[in-house]
Amino acid sequence: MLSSTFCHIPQVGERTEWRIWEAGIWTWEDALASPLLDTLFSRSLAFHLRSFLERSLLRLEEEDIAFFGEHLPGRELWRLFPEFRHQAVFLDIETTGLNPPEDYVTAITLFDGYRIKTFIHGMNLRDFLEEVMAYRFIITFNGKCFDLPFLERSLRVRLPQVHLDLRYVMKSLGFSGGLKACERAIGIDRGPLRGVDGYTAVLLWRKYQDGCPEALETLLAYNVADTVNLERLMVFAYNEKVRRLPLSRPLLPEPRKRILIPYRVHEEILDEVFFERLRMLSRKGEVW
DNA sequence: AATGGACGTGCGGTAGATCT
DNA sequence: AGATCTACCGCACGTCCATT
Repeated sequence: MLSSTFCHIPQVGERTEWRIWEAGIWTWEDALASPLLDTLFSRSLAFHLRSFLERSLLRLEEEDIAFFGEHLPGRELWRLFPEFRHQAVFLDIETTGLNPPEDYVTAITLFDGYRIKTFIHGMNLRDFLEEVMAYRFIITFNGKCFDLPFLERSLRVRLPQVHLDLRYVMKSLGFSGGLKACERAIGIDRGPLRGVDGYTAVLLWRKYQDGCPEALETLLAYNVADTVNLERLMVFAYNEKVRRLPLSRPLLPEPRKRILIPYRVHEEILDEVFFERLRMLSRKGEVW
């Protein structure tokens, strides 16, 4: 898909890109070879397009994702996924609440399609920065508004990777209502983690701090599930985006591999947390 | 409840096309 | 060549929304 992309060229927006495609120019190679380009555009613009495409070919060969990250409009970053999948990592964090700096990161999961790595406050959280720097492409859900600003603020760094936020891709496809709603819409079942949300993760952390190690394991299982599911969401979003373009490009196969989650969900702990939450809610009700 | 980025809308500027 | 018209990129502003 990337080598059918033209909207990363300055002076080319959505309409111009569609005009190029509709003229039968589907790839960079087409554009470089086709005399059609000269009938569509002025001599100087055609020259500009060709020289930028020569550059693009070179940068793709060098696997320079930063180049495309800079030039692609944010809403089209999804096009990078197949070509840069090997440099991509899915990321999700859990915290003690929504407001840094009072709140802090409790757990982070990285998943690169093969390996899962978790980082836990008070244990190995410090290793996170070095690990994440091994990747040049970060994929999240709502990470633009939450995960990355939160991390950058608490670690006092700026993460230089190209960052794709699936929230807006899904929204553009007509799916909204959060990660769980998107998962349900595309048929992902969370099993024993059904009904668990970010606030549950906050309560699980508190319970862990009160001396319950099973609460931490359940929290990690939740964090990992969120992260691993991002890959299926990404593949779905990519394919759906490609389907809606006026040119036929190969789709990605659904990830079929079974991901072994190294943590167990302790359902009795979840029940306790749900029950406590219910009690808190009803107590609030009495006040009113 | 706070955060902060994306998106839609509308506007201005510019390049190219068309006409005389 | 000059005047006018058209297309559309890119920016600013206000609104929306998902995260723990």
